[in-house]
Amino acid sequence: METHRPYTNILERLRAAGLRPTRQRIALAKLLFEGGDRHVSAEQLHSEAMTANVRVSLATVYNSLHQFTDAELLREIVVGSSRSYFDTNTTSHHHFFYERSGKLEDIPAEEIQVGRVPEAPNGQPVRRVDVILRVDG
Amino acid sequence: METHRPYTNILERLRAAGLRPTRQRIALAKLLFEGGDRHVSAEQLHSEAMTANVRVSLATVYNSLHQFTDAELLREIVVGSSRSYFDTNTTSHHHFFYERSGKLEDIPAEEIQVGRVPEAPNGQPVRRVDVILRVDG
DNA sequence: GTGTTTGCAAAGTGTTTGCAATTTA
DNA sequence: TAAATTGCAAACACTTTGCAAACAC
Repeated sequence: METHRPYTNILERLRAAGLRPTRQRIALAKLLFEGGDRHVSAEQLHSEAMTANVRVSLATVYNSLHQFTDAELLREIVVGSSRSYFDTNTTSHHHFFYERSGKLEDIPAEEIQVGRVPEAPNGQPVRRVDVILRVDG
Repeated sequence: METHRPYTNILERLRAAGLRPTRQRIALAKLLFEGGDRHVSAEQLHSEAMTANVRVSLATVYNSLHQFTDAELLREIVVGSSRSYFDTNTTSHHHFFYERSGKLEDIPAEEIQVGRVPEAPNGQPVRRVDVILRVDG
């Protein structure tokens, strides 16, 4: 039944992350988390907010995306040097990247078998294994 | 014995790529290809050139890196949104990325088992499989 | 009230571009 | 000498920052 309490969830998610549920953060979180798994850039999210008549500055969008990422509500994905994407799916999974269109697409972790990964030479743990399948179109 | 003809090799590599062996391209190619496997950014290569007393503009460094990449003498690696790296190892392999220092390190392809990868939904071939192991330090 | 958050505009960073001057073949 | 290449400085796209005003608790 949790699916029927999205608003409360968002407030709680923000508070649990130590972020005050301000008008801007609530609106951005709704746009991000009530639309299934998404890959958004800052500019994209900003214009979605504008379209939804949510007054929020681009600076605040950047701030919020980073705060959400620090709180592990989002994951930052880097595929090209021009733009950062933020992925609302924070579980382990991989990506197709379509170079021409710049679009990203999730690949469930089970669909790519990755064997044991080597240890970092300095002994530090591997924080994340990113697999990107690059496709032209 | 090919190891003893590095200069000739560079001229030939450039010509084979359809690139006129200009003073700048020869110097940059030497810096890139005579030092084993390397990961360099444009700024890095530019300052190496300055140190080596090679007069070359940053714009030309960028141009050359892209031309070399198009000619498959280099491979571009994107790990963070701030900077692009160019890898002199163009064979299939993977990378450690040390987030703090921004350093990259090669991982031979054999050290990570990647099973069959899924087909792109639009049927296009997967051009490249990038595996990045992210480590803090 | 007090500390946090926002918005603006300015500054920053890495990269690309336009074009005249230079170099290569 | 014709075409390719270079260097410069300006333009660019995206992102971050400083700080006063607005807001949350």
